[in-house]
Amino acid sequence: MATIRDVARESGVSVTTVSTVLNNAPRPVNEATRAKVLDVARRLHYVPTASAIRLVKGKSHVIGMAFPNVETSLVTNYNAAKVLAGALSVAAEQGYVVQLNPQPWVGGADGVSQVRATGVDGVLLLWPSQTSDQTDELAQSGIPVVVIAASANSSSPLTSSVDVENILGGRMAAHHLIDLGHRKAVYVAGALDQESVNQRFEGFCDVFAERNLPKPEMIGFSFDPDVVDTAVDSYLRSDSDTTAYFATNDSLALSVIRIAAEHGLRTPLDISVIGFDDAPFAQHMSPMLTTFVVQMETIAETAMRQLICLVSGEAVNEVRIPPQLILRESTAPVMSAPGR
Amino acid sequence: MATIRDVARESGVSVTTVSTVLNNAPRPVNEATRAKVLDVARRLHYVPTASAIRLVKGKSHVIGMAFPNVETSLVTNYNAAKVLAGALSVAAEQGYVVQLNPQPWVGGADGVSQVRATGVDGVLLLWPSQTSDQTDELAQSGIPVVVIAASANSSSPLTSSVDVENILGGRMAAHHLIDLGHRKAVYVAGALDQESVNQRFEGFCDVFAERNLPKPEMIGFSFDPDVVDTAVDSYLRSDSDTTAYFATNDSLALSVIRIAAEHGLRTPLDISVIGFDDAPFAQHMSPMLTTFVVQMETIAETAMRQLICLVSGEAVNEVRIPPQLILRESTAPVMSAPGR
DNA sequence: GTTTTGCAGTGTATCGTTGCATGACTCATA
DNA sequence: TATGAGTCATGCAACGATACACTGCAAAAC
Repeated sequence: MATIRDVARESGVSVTTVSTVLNNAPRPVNEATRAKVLDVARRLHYVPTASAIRLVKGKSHVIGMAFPNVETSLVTNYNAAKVLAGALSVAAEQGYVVQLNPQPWVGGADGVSQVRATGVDGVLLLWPSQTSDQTDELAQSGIPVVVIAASANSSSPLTSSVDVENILGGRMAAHHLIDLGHRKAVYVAGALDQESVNQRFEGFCDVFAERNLPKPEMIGFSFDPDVVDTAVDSYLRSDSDTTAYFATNDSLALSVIRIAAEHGLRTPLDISVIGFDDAPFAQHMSPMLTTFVVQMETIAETAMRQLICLVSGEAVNEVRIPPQLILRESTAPVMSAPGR
Repeated sequence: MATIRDVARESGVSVTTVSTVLNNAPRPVNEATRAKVLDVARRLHYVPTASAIRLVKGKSHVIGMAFPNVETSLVTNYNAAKVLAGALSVAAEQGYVVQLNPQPWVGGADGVSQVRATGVDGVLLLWPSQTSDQTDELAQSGIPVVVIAASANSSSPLTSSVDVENILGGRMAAHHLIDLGHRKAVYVAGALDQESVNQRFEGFCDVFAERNLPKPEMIGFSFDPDVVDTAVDSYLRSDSDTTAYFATNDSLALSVIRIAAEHGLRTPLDISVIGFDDAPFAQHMSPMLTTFVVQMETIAETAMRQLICLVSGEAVNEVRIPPQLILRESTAPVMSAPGR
């Protein structure tokens, strides 16, 4: 492989001049010299060494994306591919390349060193379940981090986050159900270490409080279908007048509809159910699920744009994207006399 | 950021000694010196600069994956995520990192320079539709390439490929249909620039020839559903005794079943249809589709393993992975008297 | 006549690793 | 008691591309 020194020697000039010519740097170069250098570079098939440029520039133009369980999440989580697609399109447009960090760099300062060792300019952190202080540590070592679908929990100017406006989502669900005449509602939660789960409940409860209605109960506390099935089942055994259910995601909503059916409760005749995420199956099931659409591509695009700003030294503000309520068949006006 | 020189100065030794200690290099170092260096490195939070290491080692431990239309293929092509997952798991295990090249580096020598400029150690090329000579050019400039789901078409020892054993797939489809009593078959082809399309037809025809049966006709020639629908429709208008259809992929098979139904032909009572790929919808449609399962994760894992061998200077041999025929409902014994 | 400006180009520092060189020792042999 | 061989511990310099600081030199401005 030819180096810039080979080109310089062959052209009879210094490496600086060769660099100036090949990068069209704003410095005067004699036209004859310029032509000679370009000719030699072409003849020698000179291509600059990527790592040498990155070394002197101090920038790699590589963004690391840290998935939780990369290998599995890409095939099982329908949002992962969307996030990747959104991030990639912006990265390509801005001249950045995306690198997938195979291991979720768990565990404190060691993980930070690992990320630093990969030489990325910035990190896109996807829905970290554990609200750790890794974000802060990375930012302190000069690597910007933008968190997707969670908050950054950091005061560093090198961090940001883009998330769904979860509290608003909870409020919208509550308004929709109350407007349909429902008065007693239950929130089917996933694992509580994901803050979105708590935020949606917060917004949901706020509206019930504002309307002077009883505070909704929270059940589930897991993303494991079996655990949720059991929780819903045991709740239905002791309760008889709840007519509205709001679930953290569509899978949990599906559990509610199925278990309720086993108890003789028809959706949406006897109960109304709202999900979240608009999973692929949501519009193919029966009844079709009323749920929230989350523009994951948009979120990812915004996050990547923010990250590139941070890498370039610009400041950014956190962004919250409102979800859209999709009215389908699983919610309906409450019946005056419950059919049981 | 602390550099190795800062550590050396603070420890009162040379950079060589620091490097020796931090890398546990096989050179004698005084125990007191070693302890001192380690202590200083920790105190200064020293992390080596990735690009500097890559520069001197001449290796980046980064593998580039070149998707055709990355942004869209990840969400639309159910195989893309599987390939990514398989490749990632092997890369992680072998200490490599995967980088997504956003642009399909189209167009000759310029594209080769672009890839070289990203500093990857090797390239995983995914089902390139255009059989170009980029593979060869990359290999000539010292960058190994492994092609997934196509052949490398290169004599360079730095290239390889991992693909489905397409000819065998075609043969298996033919054997299955002939064993069910079918005698006249049609091959519904996708775009012919993908060699898999031709290879499956080749194997399919071979068996018909071996059994002294008429050579199957080929129709379609496109992956565009509209074009294929039209082609199938016009074929059915002129033909009355074909009972077996073998399609390049499941979407095309779906077209056949749907258009045939419009002509009053029931699957599998009147005709039998075989697809390829085992798309997600294949087992949810009615009739459930008889098709071929392709172990994409396995193919990707094998390809990544080969690529890492090539990067390490070892030679490899091309691999062909046999597809598995999944018998479902869309194929059945031919009826003695066609029902029309 | 002196200072400023513009042009064309060179020298050096930068990162971490590694082959080669160097210096201080010890021990055995002449 | 010199000399040589061997061992241990450590240092020097080059690798590639760029940015910055610098050097001459000529022409223009004062």
